[in-house]
Amino acid sequence: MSDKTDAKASSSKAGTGTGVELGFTPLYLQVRQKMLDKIIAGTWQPGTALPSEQQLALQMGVSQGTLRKALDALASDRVIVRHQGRGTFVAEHDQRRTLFQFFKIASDSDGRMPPETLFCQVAERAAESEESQALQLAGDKVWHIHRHRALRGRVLLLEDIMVDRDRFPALDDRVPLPNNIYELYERHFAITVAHARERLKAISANEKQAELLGCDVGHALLQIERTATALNGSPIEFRRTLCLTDHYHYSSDLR
Amino acid sequence: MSDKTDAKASSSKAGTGTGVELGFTPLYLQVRQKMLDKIIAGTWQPGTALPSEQQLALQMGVSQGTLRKALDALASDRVIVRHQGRGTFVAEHDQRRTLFQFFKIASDSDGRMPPETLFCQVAERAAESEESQALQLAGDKVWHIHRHRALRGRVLLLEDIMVDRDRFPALDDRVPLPNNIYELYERHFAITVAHARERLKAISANEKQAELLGCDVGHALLQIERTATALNGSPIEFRRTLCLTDHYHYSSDLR
DNA sequence: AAGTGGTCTAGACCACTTA
DNA sequence: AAGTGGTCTAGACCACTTA
Repeated sequence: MSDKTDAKASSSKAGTGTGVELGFTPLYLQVRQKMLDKIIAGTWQPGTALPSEQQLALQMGVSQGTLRKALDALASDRVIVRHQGRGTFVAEHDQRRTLFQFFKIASDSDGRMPPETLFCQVAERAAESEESQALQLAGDKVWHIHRHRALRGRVLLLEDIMVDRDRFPALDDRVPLPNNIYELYERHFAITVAHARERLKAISANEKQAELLGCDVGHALLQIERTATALNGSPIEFRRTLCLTDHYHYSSDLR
Repeated sequence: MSDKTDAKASSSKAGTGTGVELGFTPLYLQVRQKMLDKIIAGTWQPGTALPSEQQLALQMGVSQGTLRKALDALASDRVIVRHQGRGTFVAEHDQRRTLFQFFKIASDSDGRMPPETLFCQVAERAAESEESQALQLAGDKVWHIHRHRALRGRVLLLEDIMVDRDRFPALDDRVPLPNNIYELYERHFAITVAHARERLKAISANEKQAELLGCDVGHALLQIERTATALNGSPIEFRRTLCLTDHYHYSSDLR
């Protein structure tokens, strides 16, 4: 490769890459970034296999050990999935992954199950300032997706999902939206949600919410605000979910 | 070392260790377990430095690379902390770590701050069945710690903490408890909390809770139930926290 | 049998901290 | 200057999957 370099040179090379001399970027992180760029650009599509470690090491001009450290980092971020004996694959938002990684509601007695959509509406509207800030909008329009979601046939979740209209052209042509909306982002808009930050509060149901959820006005609800970000760290989605948690709970692991 | 072994032998050796032939335990995981055992046993105390990688590799009879993989695993579980140029240390529950790892409440406007204890009561009582199950109690008694905790001088958190009486002898002699209770577990009872699972719900304040928190009866509160476990995976603490989230929220990262 | 990722080694050199 | 953890290499062999 033309950009092959030895370990000693990698330090200054990393510095010139950004134009800022911020100490030192190890070779394996440079390799990680190169591979991540290919995934972001779509050169390597979700679900497809990467070249073998031997081939990648040759392509990148590094040892297998260094290449593996780069793959280790991507795997720990769940950007890729490795299977001994089979190969390394770009991660995709299949039902299982989304269910466990991004859906944290479980029954008090029966564990987790996937929710089903009973109502879905997509509309274009001007962004509110909170949304504009969370999504770092260039324009001023968002898609507003409103869904009623049920567990065991009972509506327990009210979702309001806001995304940048300009990043999701003709989203309204995709109605009815698939149950797993992150799969839609990935397949039709080439945007992969990498992680999310959620803020939880307890609030009281207003009249409309009480009617939709079949509870009393003033009933305690769990409000979950989520900002979801893409592989490159840019915010993709702002979401507010209200959940009736009488027989369900939100599960969080602290490690 | 007398138990030095080469890579080829490690597979069958791992099998005989447990008496069950469950495939294969790599050498670095065996080394990881050995070091974890020393930390659990207190041979290596929280806050102290481990021997250098070179020395450890010699002691364990493995290469530095394998030794580092074991340390990597312990570091990713936050059991140890490494500092380039200084050394490797057994993690301890200092204020900072507990604040960020186990305290997830933050102000809507000003980020996180440590809570202060305004009231604390310790009592011994019979365990309820839910507690007995969560803590896998051998006996039937628990310590019940009740605390009122404030942020910016205002009581926002009501905590009920239950621990096995037999694992915390004479806990009531430690009153007043320190602000950081996991530091107490670690220093005086040699129990390190490694991780926790939390279950969140929205509930309505009853009369007593409303009085303590200075809100109306029926006001929505965030209930957080936590089961905290030790380094060896055994449950240590069952805790129920009620939080007034009008100007605060619970923060959760999904990766 | 061939190909994949996973483990392990021995050694070199680098970045960082402390004295 | 000496000691620490961090990076990188080249090569060997192992566990697992697929054909």
